[in-house]
Amino acid sequence: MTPTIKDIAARAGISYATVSRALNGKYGVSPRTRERVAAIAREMGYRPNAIAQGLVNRSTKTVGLIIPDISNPFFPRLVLGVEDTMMDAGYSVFLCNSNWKLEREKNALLQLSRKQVDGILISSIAARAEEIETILPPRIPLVYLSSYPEGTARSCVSLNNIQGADLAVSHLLSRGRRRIAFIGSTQEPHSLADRLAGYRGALERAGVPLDENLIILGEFRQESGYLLIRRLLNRGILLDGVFAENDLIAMGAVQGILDSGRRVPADISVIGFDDIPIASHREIQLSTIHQPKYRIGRRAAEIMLRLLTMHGDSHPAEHAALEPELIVRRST
Amino acid sequence: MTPTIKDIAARAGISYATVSRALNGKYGVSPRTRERVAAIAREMGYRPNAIAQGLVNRSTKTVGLIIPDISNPFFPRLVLGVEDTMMDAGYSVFLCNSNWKLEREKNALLQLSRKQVDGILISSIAARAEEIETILPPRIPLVYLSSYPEGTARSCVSLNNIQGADLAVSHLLSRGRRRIAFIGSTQEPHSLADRLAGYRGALERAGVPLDENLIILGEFRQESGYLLIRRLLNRGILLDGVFAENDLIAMGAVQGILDSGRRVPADISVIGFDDIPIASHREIQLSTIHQPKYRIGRRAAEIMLRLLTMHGDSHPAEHAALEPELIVRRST
DNA sequence: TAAGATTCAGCAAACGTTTGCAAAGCTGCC
DNA sequence: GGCAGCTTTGCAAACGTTTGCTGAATCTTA
Repeated sequence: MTPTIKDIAARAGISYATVSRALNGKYGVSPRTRERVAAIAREMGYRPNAIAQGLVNRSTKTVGLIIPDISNPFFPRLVLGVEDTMMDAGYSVFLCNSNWKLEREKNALLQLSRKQVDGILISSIAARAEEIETILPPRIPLVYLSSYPEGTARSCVSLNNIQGADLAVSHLLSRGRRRIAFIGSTQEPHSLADRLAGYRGALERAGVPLDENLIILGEFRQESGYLLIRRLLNRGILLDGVFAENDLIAMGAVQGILDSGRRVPADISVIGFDDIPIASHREIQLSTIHQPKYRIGRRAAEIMLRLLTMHGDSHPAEHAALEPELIVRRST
Repeated sequence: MTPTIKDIAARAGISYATVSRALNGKYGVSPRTRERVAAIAREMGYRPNAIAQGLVNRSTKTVGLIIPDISNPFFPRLVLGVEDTMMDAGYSVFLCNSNWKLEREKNALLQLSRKQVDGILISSIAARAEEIETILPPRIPLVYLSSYPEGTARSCVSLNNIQGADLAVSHLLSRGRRRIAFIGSTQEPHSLADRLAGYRGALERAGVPLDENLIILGEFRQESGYLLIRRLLNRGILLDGVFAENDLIAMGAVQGILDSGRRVPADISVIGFDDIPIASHREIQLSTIHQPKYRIGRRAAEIMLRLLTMHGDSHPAEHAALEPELIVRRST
């Protein structure tokens, strides 16, 4: 068995209460015993049992992080931003993938709350806040990052999606494009709504009529973008620009356009969203809206840490909306 | 406060021992009370406290997973394979990034053992087994995946790296290449050694003399591949093939070659290793050695589960070496 | 040297569970 | 009616910590 505090106490011939105090630098232990305890602990290879500590301290020094899919290139940097920040503050991170399923998201929430995590960061696909917030006791800090449901009073860190979409569409318009398709996904209802709003807004402002036929929805995958654009083109629908809800879809769309014998950007300009690593690759060069993924993660973690330290006191929700940035590359 | 087992007991007017037994489906509770308890628990929104359970059961139903860097495209699928499998078996996963630093890897090991995880899966960058296995109490199940240190007696799941490298180099040889550079990284000593061994072996078997000038080492990043190949070419060293230790390096090398005015594959063929998602992209089309990343993760998790269930009994180490697969694309 | 102040250490309860053991209640049989 | 045998329940210890309270020992000061 791994040595416990009691083993140390026995060896030192003192009570285990004193050992605990000595190890934790608490007041009321003579330097002599303190030193002796430290030496014995080191010698025995003592490791505090975080589970026992968690039970009595009612804090596990752990937070949960729920994202849809770690193999989607958008998320790894986000996760890293969270992990680095939390780790520096002495916290560990439980990672959970919901696989874009609300059911799994809820389940992860449940598991995490049973595991007594001190807080939860979530990139939620839920449409309404109640869907997920009713699962959690209200005292547990919750921070949304990158994607959040409608009607929440909790803290959020996200990109200004409306503005980002506006930026993207305005860019296409400035390139003389007038028939701009929107290819999105139903997987994240809230970010879809915002990006669609930005799309509509930019068109309206420019006085370009909206054609509902140009709005099509699928999934956040490259294949989805490919299929949807081909279907659109096959139906003989005219277009000269594409705004995709994310880069994966955009890349698929580019392939679909090329395969249909048209040129990018000469015939059809394409712009994505997220600026995932591949987008900047020499052979891809996709225009897009940059999301500072690592910074979003870091920022969310910082808010979480603040919530965690002022435990109990009122939780003034913080809503950080980071600025999107237009990245112009070859595809427009 | 969230309700505990005692609250339920008080409400039901019975002892909390009975509540525990009722909730866990243990023998010795009448159907009537069992039902009553379940109803009250549901009504009060009771959630078992996993920390308290962990303390008494001496099992947290949690495993740790340590990888170098989740933002490296090789790892996400691996992580997913582990997580899906463990989750199906009722376990949670602690993810830790070591950032390619042995120090952080050791620290993660320490944290995880303090957190009383039931087992640890690790893609280790350590060169020698002692470096990491001395940190852990021997009873805790440990499974290496994808990369493991020299001299371990624990279970491993990995690709047969020697064979994979041999496959890659033999492929280049079959394309008539004779001056084949090896571009690797010192970040994972063991996989480097194996892939280098495969490289040497294939050359030797073909009777092609080995030129040590053609072996260069950097990091697992695209920029590294770019810089190294350019330096090589600038030094006027002749080559007609490149075997890169991974796809990122290979992609950088391709860029470097193109930028130096040479053609790929006409002048220089390039092959990578891993088959990360981008490699198959239409505009990239990198030849490579495929690693079944999800399957490696799944397999490692399965071994872990076996180790976990036969707790205490002897741990016969299982060494699974998956078969590499040559993927020929445009770059060769 | 006596009294008070201060330092150091120990006892025991608590955190929320599980579980071995014992007691109580019930059934049925002679 | 008594008793064996079974079912159902409760008591209390245990898991490894932290910490409030109390008491003993030492130190200070007049």
